[in-house]
Amino acid sequence: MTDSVRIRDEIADSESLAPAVTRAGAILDALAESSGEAAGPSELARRLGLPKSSIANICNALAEIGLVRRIGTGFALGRKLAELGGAYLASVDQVQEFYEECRILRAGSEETVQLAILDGLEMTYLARHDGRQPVRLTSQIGRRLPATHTATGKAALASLDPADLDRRLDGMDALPTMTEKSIATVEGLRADLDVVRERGYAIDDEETVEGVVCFGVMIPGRRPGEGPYAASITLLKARATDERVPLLIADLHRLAERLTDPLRADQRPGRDGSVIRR
Amino acid sequence: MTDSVRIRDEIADSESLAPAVTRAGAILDALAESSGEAAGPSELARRLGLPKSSIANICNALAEIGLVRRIGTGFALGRKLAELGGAYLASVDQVQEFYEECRILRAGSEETVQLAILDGLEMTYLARHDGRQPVRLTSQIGRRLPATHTATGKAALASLDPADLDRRLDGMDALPTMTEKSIATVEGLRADLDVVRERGYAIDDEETVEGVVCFGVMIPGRRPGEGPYAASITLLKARATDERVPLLIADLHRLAERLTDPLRADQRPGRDGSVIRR
DNA sequence: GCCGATCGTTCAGCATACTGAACATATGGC
DNA sequence: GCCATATGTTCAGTATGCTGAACGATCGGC
Repeated sequence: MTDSVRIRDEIADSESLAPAVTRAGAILDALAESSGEAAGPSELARRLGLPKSSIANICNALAEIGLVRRIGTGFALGRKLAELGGAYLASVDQVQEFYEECRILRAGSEETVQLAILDGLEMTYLARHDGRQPVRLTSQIGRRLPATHTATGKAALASLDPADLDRRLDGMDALPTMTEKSIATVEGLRADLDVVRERGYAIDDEETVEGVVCFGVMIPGRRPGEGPYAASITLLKARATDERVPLLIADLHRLAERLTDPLRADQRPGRDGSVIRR
Repeated sequence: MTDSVRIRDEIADSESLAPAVTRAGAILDALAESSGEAAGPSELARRLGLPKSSIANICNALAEIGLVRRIGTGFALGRKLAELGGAYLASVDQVQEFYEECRILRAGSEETVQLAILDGLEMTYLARHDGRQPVRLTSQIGRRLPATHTATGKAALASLDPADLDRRLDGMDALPTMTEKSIATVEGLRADLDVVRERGYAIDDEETVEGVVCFGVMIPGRRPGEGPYAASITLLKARATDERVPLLIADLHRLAERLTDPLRADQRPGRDGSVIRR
């Protein structure tokens, strides 16, 4: 493991036994970055460092199954992605329960509540409850944000066992910042995670967007190896008053309790991991 | 054609120049159907009629790029689908504008409003505005419903030129019904589409769900070859009073007007199709 | 506790998907 | 209006991804 040999540099074409699929993934990523704009085979080949004709073959296959659509002579993301994305979200039990539970939160139902899952050092946002606040502070579903600066991310990271956390932070020195208040160093992050563990919830005080504060709690995964989830409440800093915040924190803890696997919560920990679902 | 030689029967592996990608699409579809439940290589191979080892190779490649996730020894849809699905929705201008416009509708903002796009004879639902009605009547984003029974679908179909409509209905004899009131024949559908064109909007009167009525209007696509969109308002039949419905219809027409491409709406039709976007 | 069935994984040989160059087409500049 | 550039598409040869059978692991049943 000390042997840090550089195998390849471009996309992870490396050792896949189905390189066309790996490359298709790279193409989808590239199209997602240039959001909305169509890209032709030549441009994609240039960006990904792959042969032009291979790209064309894969894009045509992707177009046939609907994952991309043709815009004139180029390609853009296709509508089947919405279908499959919806199917994925529907398959995550927490998402369904999240929507139900959010509506019956005392104070939290008025605010913007979000559900996300940890993936590496990023959070993928899976669900959003829109409160009655007119301002749309939140990011769209499917968006990814750094776990190191978000309330959801810090709540999730704080729940990892130390070895796992070290593995994810391995090789990181400085953290890319989003605002002036963003934690910029790994040491600062570790110190904040200690506070999160003791406090029981995470705070993002204008670390992602200026003027906006978030509170986050961890929600454990239900299957082995499934990264922890987290829920957060987002509000304008002016609304985060001393009397309102405690109510929101209580709602978050209630939400986390309800979204924790009932089977796992009901039975005392210590039994074997055999859990029958559905 | 009397020669009934069976070339291939299972999935359309036929003539793709990137068969691994085509098969990956079939795998994703299969996983979407068995929603939530994980499926192993053997089961997928059986369902799709493809070699087991090929499936395993493709699944591992899909897992590496995050389109599927491993559940124990099996596979299920992965979280990158949520990311790409969100990116697709973000790339559709109508979706963004839909959310903004829905909130300022006079009567419609109270109800459930949906945006969908026509694809063959099905509608893919792209966006949903949740009104203040407590009942969640609507389908999730990304879900597909028959265009022949939904208000969105009939509004979209009615806007097609006759040749296009004939092509889509070619080979259909009886329509699969969803409720007792569903239109069951192609002739019945054609007659209803005539009414839709004259009336200016489509009605789904308990054709998809009993006790629920929908009104739909067509929204033209903005790029050549892009299937028509449609918007609908859904409500319990008891709420569809004689004084409320006209207000909702007016809101739908207003919405359609605002979601029609501004560039195309501003200039008189008749100019060439060269439209500069962004 | 043994056995039969089924599963996921491995591996070598062959068919075939990938590649690079050439073609045809569309575009912008002087 | 012409040329220079860049783009999407085609095609034959070859490297390589796909396949079927064998392996080892796991589960359920008489």
